[in-house]
Amino acid sequence: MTEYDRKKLQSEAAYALLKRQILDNQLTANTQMLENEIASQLKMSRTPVREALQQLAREGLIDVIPRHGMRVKPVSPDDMAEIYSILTGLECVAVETLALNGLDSSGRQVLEHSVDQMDTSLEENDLDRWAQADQQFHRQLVSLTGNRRLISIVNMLWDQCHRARLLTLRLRPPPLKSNQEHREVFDAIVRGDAKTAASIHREHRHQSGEMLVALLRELGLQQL
Amino acid sequence: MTEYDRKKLQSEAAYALLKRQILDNQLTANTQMLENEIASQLKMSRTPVREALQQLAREGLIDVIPRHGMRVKPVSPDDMAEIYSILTGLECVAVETLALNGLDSSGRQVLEHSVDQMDTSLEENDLDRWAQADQQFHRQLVSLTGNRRLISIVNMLWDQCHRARLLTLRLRPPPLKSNQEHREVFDAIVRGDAKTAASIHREHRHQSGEMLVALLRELGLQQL
DNA sequence: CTCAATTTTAACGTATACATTAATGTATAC
DNA sequence: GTATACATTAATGTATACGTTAAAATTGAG
Repeated sequence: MTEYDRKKLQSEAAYALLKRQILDNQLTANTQMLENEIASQLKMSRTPVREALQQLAREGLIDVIPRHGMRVKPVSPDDMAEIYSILTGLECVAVETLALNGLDSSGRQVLEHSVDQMDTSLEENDLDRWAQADQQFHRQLVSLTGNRRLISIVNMLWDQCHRARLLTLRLRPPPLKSNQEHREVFDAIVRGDAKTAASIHREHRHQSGEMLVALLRELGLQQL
Repeated sequence: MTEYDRKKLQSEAAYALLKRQILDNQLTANTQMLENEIASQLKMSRTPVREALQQLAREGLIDVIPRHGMRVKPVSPDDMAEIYSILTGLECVAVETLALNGLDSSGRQVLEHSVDQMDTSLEENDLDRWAQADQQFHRQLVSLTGNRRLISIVNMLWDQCHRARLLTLRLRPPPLKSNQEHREVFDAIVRGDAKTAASIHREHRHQSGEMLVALLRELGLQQL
């Protein structure tokens, strides 16, 4: 009962549905829709639709353009560079915090499980499962800090680049080094070596960020 | 004309006014107001007021509590710890970026001007001016990166802790070391020494964050 | 036919109306 | 006096109505 009861508010239903469609790429980049279209599709009035759109706009998933409704924001290589730069900084904060404060055994377990899963997924060539484990590892790093603002910001940024990550998953070289580095970060956290943990993680994130942005640019993918 | 013309929208007027009142502490922590009260005070209908409230809630300045309207969020020492932790990470990203990409002469000028102003303000014992210059320096560090997501997140966090900063300004020890460190960071950026710049800045932020949080706790200021 | 001026259309921002429901107040039983 | 059931109030969430105005369509001049 720590949360308010999630009533089935129309505005939240609209928000959840639109967000899912955007993340799943059913509403692709640059798709435009008018408030009225959305409202009649969802069988509700414009009022809750507008609330949902404003929320999505604040989260950077759409633009609201007067007279043209909403437009799904494309993600450019520059955007990816912005996002990765911030995520690098924030995840390093998380890594440092965890190393300094220490991990309880349950935290250690969930993290280690993710790292293990990344290894086995890679051995089995299951890229989807690897991506899931990778995302889980990164999200857990942040969640375990308990810093709610940090969690919320990081989630927002992950959502913003979700489509791009999905696309590049099979275009990038196999993430062999990634796994190795994740385990090193994990080990450093466990033994409380904040400096090393952060520095490995920073380098890891920096590298993979650069690689992804370069990849997108090479492929000429200006809009995802 | 690079921006959309800011029309005089009621919702934006409500947003701007409420935000200013919250930051200026005219609407103090835990103040509650109903949508109707706000609407009639601002001589508009509930619709634009609701939009403004949602925006403010999203920025972490208020909570929207069903049946009780909005409530101005207090800032606790724990909140300050969260915020400083994130700001440290993000400003270090900015510092690193600037050092790596290099500063143009105009960027160098504005930063140096802020640092100079902090020195003279401190010599003249003008704490308000010092605070302004300090804030300017930190904001410029971030602005100069051109990373719009970074800028927006940092601005949000600064707003969240604005009242607490104002309060502690005269309670904290004189920021002598602060000035020294800011100049060192500036110098390191100018000579392109990203590692040093970031490391000094990280340490600087970490220290002053710890100091502020401890100060608030000592004074028993759970709610600002 | 091309382009500018004018009319028409329709999307938006806001106001208002209304149904829902949580919170409050009242009455009654014990 | 206390507690439970019921009635009342009122704040919200949503629908709808409406004026404004940007964009589209039409007209007319060259």
